[in-house]
Amino acid sequence: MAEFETRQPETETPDTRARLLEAAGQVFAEAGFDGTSVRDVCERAGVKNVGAVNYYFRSKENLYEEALRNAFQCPFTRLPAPHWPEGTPPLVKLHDFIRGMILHILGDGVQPWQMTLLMRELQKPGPAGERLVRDMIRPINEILWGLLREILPAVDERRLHLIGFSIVGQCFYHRFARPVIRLVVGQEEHASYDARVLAEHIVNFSLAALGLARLGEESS
Amino acid sequence: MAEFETRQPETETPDTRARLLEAAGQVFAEAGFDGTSVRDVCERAGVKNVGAVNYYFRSKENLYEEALRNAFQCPFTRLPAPHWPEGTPPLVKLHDFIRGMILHILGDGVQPWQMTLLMRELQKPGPAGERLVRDMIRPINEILWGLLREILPAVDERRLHLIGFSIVGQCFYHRFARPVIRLVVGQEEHASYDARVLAEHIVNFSLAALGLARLGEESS
DNA sequence: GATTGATTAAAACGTCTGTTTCAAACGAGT
DNA sequence: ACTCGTTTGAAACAGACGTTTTAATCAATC
Repeated sequence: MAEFETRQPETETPDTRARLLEAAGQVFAEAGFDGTSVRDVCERAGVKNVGAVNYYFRSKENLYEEALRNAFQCPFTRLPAPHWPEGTPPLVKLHDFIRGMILHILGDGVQPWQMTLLMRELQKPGPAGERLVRDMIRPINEILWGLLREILPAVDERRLHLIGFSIVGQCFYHRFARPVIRLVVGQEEHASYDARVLAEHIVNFSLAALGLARLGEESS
Repeated sequence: MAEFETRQPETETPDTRARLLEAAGQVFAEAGFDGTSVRDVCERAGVKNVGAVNYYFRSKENLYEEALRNAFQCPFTRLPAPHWPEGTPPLVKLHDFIRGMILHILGDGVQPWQMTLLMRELQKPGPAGERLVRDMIRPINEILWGLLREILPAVDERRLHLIGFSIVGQCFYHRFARPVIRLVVGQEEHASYDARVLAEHIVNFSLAALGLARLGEESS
């Protein structure tokens, strides 16, 4: 008497390959490459077969690279290239840019594990990470440099780059040093560091540094 | 015929325990906890006996914690708590502080693997990392907040903290995102980012943000 | 219904892991 | 010279690892 097995539709089940890819991203983000076993990935993906990883991807290493690529080809993950109407004051553009970046980094537009995965890879970029930098990180920096060039035409490129890193650095610090910050100011105060609050502060701080505003002014 | 073995004095050989501790710090920094095997550590330490790790330290986990503690009790590793003569203008103190911090983080005062180990641990601090934050990172922040409080007595504590993070963030970004920066501006320009140059820039940027100087001014 | 190719399940593969064990070697004290 | 506690060397342990292999299952073809 054969059992009447209907495929259980637990929560929509795409094909195995896609589930492995998604699970790999999450698990790799949590535990790192070395801290993750292919069995962990399979379990998270709900795949009984441990050999599936080597069937769909050639190796664990390859799975990692594909998972990385998959996590950041998603349009929600890329910082949206802003397009301002003609004649927008560069100061407004800079304001929008900074605000957009930190909201993207700290906000809830991106799955948290995706950013963790990114941070992990950027610490010691492999081949996949280098491609990520050229296709995603560098263009962002170049947009910023373009804006700064409009605002500060007299400043040479090298110093422009340093100013850009000072702005980006403030944003990324709140992501990569999040556990430290929480320990330093206490959990309660850290909970009040909303992405919008931080955005406002960093915009103010940076514009003041460029002599375009006073620290403490409310900006738009 | 027994060989006449004189203990080779390769480069001064302290006791096994100390050599394991030092080697562990380096290897853990390079490959992370999961990427490091106790055999790797023993090899680096020049210890034939794989069981030595479990003999001197109870486990690999324990070795990691002790290596972490060992790496940062070294006085060269701690940021020297600055002591200024009475009546030093707070602006000068702030300048010294920022310059001291970035020289400490990026300069050659600390073994590079020690900073790498610190960065790795701070990303997801374990119990040892939390202690590190309270004993080392938080006091540094509190010194900075003290200076800022002197300079900006009207600003409330929360905003003071944010200003502090903006300053510290600029410094740490150049350490933790070093590979990214190298890829973004090219190897040649990145090679010109001397610690003293970066210090000067960050001091200028931050003081300008606080309205205490103009960006582009040479400071002392 | 048989045949084919793609997918799954399950077991087995060496190899490497952290840890334990046991005996040999050592150094100081009597 | 003998003994003791400490340190080493070398082997062995069970378990986890990435990967391969074999057979079973499935869906679609003719």
